[in-house]
Amino acid sequence: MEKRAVKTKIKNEKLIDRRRKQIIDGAIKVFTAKGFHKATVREIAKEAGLTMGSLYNYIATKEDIIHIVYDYITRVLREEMKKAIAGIKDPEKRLQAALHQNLKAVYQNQEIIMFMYRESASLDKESLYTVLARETEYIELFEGLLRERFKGQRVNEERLRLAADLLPYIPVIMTSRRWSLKRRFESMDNVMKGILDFVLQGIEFIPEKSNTQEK
Amino acid sequence: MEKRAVKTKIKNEKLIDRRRKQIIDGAIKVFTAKGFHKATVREIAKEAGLTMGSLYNYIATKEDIIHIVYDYITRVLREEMKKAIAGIKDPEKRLQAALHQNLKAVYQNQEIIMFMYRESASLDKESLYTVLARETEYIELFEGLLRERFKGQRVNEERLRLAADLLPYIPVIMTSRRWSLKRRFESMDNVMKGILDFVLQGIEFIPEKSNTQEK
Amino acid sequence: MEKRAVKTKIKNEKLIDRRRKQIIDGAIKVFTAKGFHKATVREIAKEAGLTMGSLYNYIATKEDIIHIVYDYITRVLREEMKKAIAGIKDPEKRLQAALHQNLKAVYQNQEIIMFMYRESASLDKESLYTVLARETEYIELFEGLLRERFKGQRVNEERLRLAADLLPYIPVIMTSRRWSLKRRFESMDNVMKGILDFVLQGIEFIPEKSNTQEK
Amino acid sequence: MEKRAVKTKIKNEKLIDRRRKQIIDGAIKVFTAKGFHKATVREIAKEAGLTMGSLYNYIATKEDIIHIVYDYITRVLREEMKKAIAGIKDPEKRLQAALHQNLKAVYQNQEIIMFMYRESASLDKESLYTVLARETEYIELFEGLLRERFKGQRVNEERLRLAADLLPYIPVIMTSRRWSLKRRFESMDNVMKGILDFVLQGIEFIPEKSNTQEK
DNA sequence: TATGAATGAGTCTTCATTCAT
DNA sequence: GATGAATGAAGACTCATTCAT
Repeated sequence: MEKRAVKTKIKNEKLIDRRRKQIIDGAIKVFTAKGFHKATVREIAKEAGLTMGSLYNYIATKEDIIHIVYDYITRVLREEMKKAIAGIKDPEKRLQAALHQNLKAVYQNQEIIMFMYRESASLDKESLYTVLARETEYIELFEGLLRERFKGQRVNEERLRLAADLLPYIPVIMTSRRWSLKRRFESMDNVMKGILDFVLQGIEFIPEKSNTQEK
Repeated sequence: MEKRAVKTKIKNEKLIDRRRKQIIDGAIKVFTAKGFHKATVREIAKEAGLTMGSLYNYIATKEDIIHIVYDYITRVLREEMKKAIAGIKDPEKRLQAALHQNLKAVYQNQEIIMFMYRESASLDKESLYTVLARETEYIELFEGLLRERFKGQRVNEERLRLAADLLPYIPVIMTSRRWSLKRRFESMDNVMKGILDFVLQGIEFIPEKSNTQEK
Repeated sequence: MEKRAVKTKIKNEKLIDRRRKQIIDGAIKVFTAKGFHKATVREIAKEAGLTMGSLYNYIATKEDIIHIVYDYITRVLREEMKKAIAGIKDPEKRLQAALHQNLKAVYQNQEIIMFMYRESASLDKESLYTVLARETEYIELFEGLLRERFKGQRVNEERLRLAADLLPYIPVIMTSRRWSLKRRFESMDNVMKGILDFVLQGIEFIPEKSNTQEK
Repeated sequence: MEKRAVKTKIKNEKLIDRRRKQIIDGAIKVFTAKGFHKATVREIAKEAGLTMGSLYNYIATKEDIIHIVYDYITRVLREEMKKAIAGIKDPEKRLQAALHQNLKAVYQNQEIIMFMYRESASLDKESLYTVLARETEYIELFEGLLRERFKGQRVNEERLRLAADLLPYIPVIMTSRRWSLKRRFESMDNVMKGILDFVLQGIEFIPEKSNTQEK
């Protein structure tokens, strides 16, 4: 919860926001290309359109940069998700919209999301804490959506929760397998549709079967 | 295809094998704890019970070490998978055995597997090529198992292939969500059983539905 | 001799004086706490209640700050000394008053005086010259006091001068040994009295002994 | 007491000793010329006849260098003092020998001793602790010598201890006033003799005067 | 073959000083 | 006169790799 503060030597808030955006953009470019460790602060500064010294007026350590990036991306993803399901009432459609938004977000931000998975080990404890909290929030959103979706049916509670944990991450697999998938599918849209279908089929293991057995 | 050769200054093959095993064990220890970049060659040498100079008689660069580790792990996983499904004839049981073996392998080697996912970017091109080839082989194994499982039914070819791509990776999610899952489930065995059920339910989207709709 | 001038961009003399006092106060705070090199101009500015830019309207370099501080402290010490012996006629009492004032000044300004001893190497040549000149003046004051004190007796000239050189500095030892002394003495006042006695005894080596031996 | 250990990456003890001596010599040269903060590690390495990297095989931080230097000098001074008074039985001669050795040591190591006084603030806590302990030991040596010297007489205990604290430091004043003293004295030997006389006169304040008053 | 000391290029970080507003 | 953001040169420290013994 405790939002890890990045110390800055600058007072002008507007300027901080502007520079921070530059830093985020530059950092994403360099980080996705080379990863956190191989990226040099110099390169990030350059890509951000700042000098070394200037960059360090807005951060204290290299770790701050990765923190800022994580903070930004997770916030954006969360906001887009909120927008995507806003106003949808039907539980089934609501879940589908969320799954679709998740797929889309993962697909459109492949590189940065892969980067985030890879480099979470490079986060300091506090940052990791913040990120994990946001992840949990995300999972809980899906848990809620699933619960509404199966409202009225008897559900296996453990399975519902497991599904909530799995759902948001399955699209990430698409990212690491994209080269293979691209060759086999007509379009990435089809891949996404396929994943959606797979997932929707999968969650059917949640309701307790009354007298008929699955399998 | 060309298996990236690690150049060594040593002739005695037996010695090479022994030393390489030492290197692998030491490297896994250090790599899983700190990641590739933060691990120093010095530390790996020490953990391997070798001196700096001696280690460099068996490798040429730090990258060689990660290559050797990847090579070793992927080979071991493949062999264990082969053993796990050997002799099973019934296609359904064969698929389940493979899924179960995959879950078990991921669970038992969590740290090293997480490391492999994270650090694949640290592999040089040739190594990456080798690893990807082995991954493809793994996927194709699952593709074959699925094909046998649905033999006789009309299958949606694209979906079958997609499922083959997804199945081996879904257990990895368990690894990154283990802290959350541990709290919610009685035991990790239950988690694994849950994932298996989810997956088995999911692949039911593969057969083309003739006239009846699911839901 | 040439009093090293600190260049300023400001015309208003009254303002210069006010700002300079702020700078001195801020600098002493920071310098005594961290020494010259570890003190940053930023920090001094802040402690002085000025902005970076404003501070640099009154100094040209960081060295200027230390110069201003030295100049201020030595001037204050000199003035207090003058006041302390003003009006005292009896040579013996006059010397004692000076020694006492010196002890008191050293004790009350321990930190800044220690700082001045430590960091004299950080002064630029001109500043050092000024400081040394003022020190010489101080020494000569003691030389004069001693000469009056022993007026009428045959004195060993070299010893008299040596004593003049030693006397003002002996109290400084108290400063570097204060932790030890505190433990052993009832009060710092007693320490000071002890030092005074020691010194008064010591200077008895100045008069040439005619035929009688001491001890 | 706890002797602060300087971590080294080197195993060969003889080599460590040799290199450490090089480092000490190089560091003293650079430190005395520029002080701790203005001295660069690169320069010290060069003066020590080592490369940057090599130097850092024998130390972990720049602070280690100053620690090593302090450790070395204080040890040498202590050993020379021991030698200087070894075998002397007569308490008065013993004290004089100690005072003389102290004067000589301070004079011959002026620069490094001035450096040590100035830069003790640059020592980390542990090092400072070690140094202070050694200083205390030195003081206690003088306390012992004084006690023997006045054996049989009724002494003012506080004064004796104060004298022990002052004696070893008075010669240091000579160092900071050497330019002035040089001009006034025939030779530095004379200065030293003068200081000795002053001190010997001064300590006569230690014995309690029975019925005769001093002064 | 084994050893481990030496090397130096490369990195993060700091901070005195400047200057446009 | 005041402000504070920008600058970049400089410094401490790391570590993969080499090589003489």
